[in-house]
Amino acid sequence: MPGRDSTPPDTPPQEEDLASRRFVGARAVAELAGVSRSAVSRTFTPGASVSEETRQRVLAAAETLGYHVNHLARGVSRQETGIVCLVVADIDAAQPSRLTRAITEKLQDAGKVAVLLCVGGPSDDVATTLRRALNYRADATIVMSGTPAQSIVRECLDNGQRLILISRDDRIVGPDNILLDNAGAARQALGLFLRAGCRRPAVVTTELGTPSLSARADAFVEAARAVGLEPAVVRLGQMTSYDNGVGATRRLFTAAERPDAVFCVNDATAFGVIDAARHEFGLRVPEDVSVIGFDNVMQAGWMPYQLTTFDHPVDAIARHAVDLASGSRAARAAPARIELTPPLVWRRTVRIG
Amino acid sequence: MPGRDSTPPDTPPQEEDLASRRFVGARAVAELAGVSRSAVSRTFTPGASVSEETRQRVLAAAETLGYHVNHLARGVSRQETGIVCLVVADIDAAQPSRLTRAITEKLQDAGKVAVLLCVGGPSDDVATTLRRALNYRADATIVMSGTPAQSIVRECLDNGQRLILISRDDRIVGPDNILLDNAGAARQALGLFLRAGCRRPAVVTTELGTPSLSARADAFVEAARAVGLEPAVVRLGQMTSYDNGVGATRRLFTAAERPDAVFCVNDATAFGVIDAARHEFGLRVPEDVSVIGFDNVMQAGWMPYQLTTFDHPVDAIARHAVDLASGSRAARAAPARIELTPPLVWRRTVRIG
DNA sequence: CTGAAAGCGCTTACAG
DNA sequence: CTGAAAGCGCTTACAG
Repeated sequence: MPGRDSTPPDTPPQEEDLASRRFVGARAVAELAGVSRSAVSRTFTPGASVSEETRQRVLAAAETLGYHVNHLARGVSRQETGIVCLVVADIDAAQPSRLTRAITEKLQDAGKVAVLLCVGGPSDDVATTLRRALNYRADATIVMSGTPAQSIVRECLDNGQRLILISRDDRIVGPDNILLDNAGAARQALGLFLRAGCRRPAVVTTELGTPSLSARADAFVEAARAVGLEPAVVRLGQMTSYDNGVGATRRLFTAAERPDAVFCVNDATAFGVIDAARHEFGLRVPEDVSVIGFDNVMQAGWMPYQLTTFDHPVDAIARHAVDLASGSRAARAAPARIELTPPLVWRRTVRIG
Repeated sequence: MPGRDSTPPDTPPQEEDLASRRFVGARAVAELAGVSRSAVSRTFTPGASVSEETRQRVLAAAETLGYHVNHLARGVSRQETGIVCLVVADIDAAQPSRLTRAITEKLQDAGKVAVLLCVGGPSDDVATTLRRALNYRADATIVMSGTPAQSIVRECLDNGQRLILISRDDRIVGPDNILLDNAGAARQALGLFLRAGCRRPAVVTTELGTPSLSARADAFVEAARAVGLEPAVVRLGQMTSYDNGVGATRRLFTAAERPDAVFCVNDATAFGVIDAARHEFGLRVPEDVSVIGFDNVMQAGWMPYQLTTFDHPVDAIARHAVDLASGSRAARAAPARIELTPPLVWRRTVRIG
C-alpha cells in the first residue's frame, strides 16, 4: 500500500508540509475520480477513447487536486518530449533575440517548449551544448550560433534528433539548413549605390567574419568589380560594433580617395560610420556619402539615422525552423535547404540619383 | 528477451536505419561493458561508489555507443529535473534579453538548463505559462514579466516548485522577490539635476506603467515636491519607446514653462527626448536641458547620445536568481526579499553645476 | 469504453 | 564495490 500518495486530498497543504510536498500524480486523480490510471492518462491524450462521463470526472478530480501531466515521464514513455533546443550565443544582441522570440512563440503555439542553450561561455563549446540537448532528449535542435563539428552532428542525427542550422556553414552534411541570400542582398546594395550615382563604393566588415558576414562583403566586392569598380574594404575588430564603424570611417576618410558610398555588413557598424562621418568629418549623409546597413535593428528607424538597410525575414525563418523541428524525420527524404531573401527597407541614407 | 536494444553495438548505423534509430540506453552500455545497469548509472552519478576499473569500462562503452544519460528519466526518478523555467515577454527588448542571457549562462554553469517561456502571446497568459512550467516539473520558475495571480502562485509553491519574481509586484505572497531600488534611483536623479542648477524638472513615463516604471516616476515627483518644486509629468503611450519620447518632448517644450531637466523612466524614451529637443526645438543637451535615462542600453554610450543613466545590476540579479532557484526549499525559512541598487552611469547629458 | 499489465529509462535502498 | 529488485510517473497494446 502506497504511503506518500495516499494523503487525503481534501486536506489543504499545511505550511509545515510545503518543503516535503510532492507533485500530485495520476494515481491520486484516479482514486479520487474512481477510475483507473489508464483512464486518467487517456483523458489527457487528445484522441484517446474515453467516455464523456469518465472524462468529466477525471477533469474534475484533476482540477481539485491540481494535477498536471508530467511531461517528462510522458516524454520517456512516448519517446517524444516536446522539447526543442535553441543553441544561441549573444542572445542579448538584436538579431538573435528577435529570432529566439519568434521561434519560442511558434514552438509554444505548437504545444512544444524551447530550451535555451547558450554557447560561447568558458566551458560551453558547441559540442558540449549539443550533448546537453541529447541529454534532455530534445526532439530537435535549432542552431543559431556556432558551427558544430561533423562528428557531433552525426551523433545527434544518429540518435534520431532533428537538427536545423540557421545561417550556418552549409557544407556540414546531414542537418536541415535555413539560409539567407546574403550575396543577393549585397548585389542589390551595390545596385542602389550605382543608381544613386556613386562611383567610389566601400565596404566595412570584421577581421574574423562569420560565413554570413563574409558572404555579404565578398559578394559586394565581386559585384563592384563586375562593373569595373574596385571598392575599398576595411576589416576591423573581431566583431561588428558601433566602435568598429567609427574606426573604419577614420581609415576610410583619411585615405587619398574618399568613398561616396559605404556598405556595412550590419547596422551597428553603419551607425558608427554615420556618426563619425558627420561629427568627425563634417560630412552629410546621404548627400556626401550614402550608407546601407544590414539587420534593420530598431534604431535604424530613429531620427538621427533613418538607415536604409536589409531586414531579416524573422517570421519566415521561425516558421520554417518550427516546421522542420516538428516534421517527422521519416516523412522527409533528404535534408532541407531553404534560402530566404532579406527584404530591403528603404529609408534615407542613400541618395536619390 | 528484448528485441530493439540488442542490435549489435558495433554495427554502424545504416542510412535506412536513421528514421527508426532510438537513443542508446544504459542497458546497451551495461552489456558492452559487461556490468549491471546499476553500475552504469553510478558511473554517471557524482559521488556514487564505483571502482575505478568499472568506471573506465563503462565510460569507454558509453563513448563508443554514444550514450547520453536521459535527464528526463533521471528527473522522473530523482524528483529533481535540473530544469528552471524563465517566464519573460519581449525577450527581444534590451533589458530582458541581457538578463535572460546572464541567468541562462549561470544556470548552465550550475549544471541546470533554462526553459524559455514567452508570455503575452494571444493564448499565453501568465497562468497558462506557469502551468506549463508545472508540466515540465521545473525545479524553479523565474518570472521576469507579467504578474501571476495568487492562485497559480500557490499551485506552484504547493507542488514544491520554487518561484522567484524579478522586479514584480512584491505584494504577492509566497515567492522570493528580487527588486530594484527604483525610488532611490529616482531620488538620485533629482539630486543630480539640482546640483546642476536645474529648477524646472520634468519626468516622462507611460500611461500604463509597470510597477517599476511607476515607482521611478512617483519617487521623482515626490522628491521634487519635498524641495518645493512641482515637476511637469508627461504620461504617453502604453509602452516606453523612442516615439513616446519624441511626443513627450513636443508637449513639454510647447508649454508655457519649458523644463530644464527631464528624467525618463527608460533610455529609449530618453533618446527620443534628446533627438526631438535638438532637432525640433534647437536645444542643446545638456546646456539647455539635462536628461537622465534608465537601463543603460548599448546606444546610451554612442556618440550622439552619451546618456547619463542608471544601469541594471544584471549580474547580481542573475546570481541571486540562480542561487534562489538552486537552494533547497527546506533550507530556507521565509521567502527571500532582495533589493538591489541600480548603479548610476555618468556620461554627458547632465550639466555640471 | 475500460482496466491490468508491461514497458519507457533511469535511480537507489538493500543485501551481499 | 556490486547486482537484483522496486520504484518514479507516464503510455499503450491487449483482452474484455
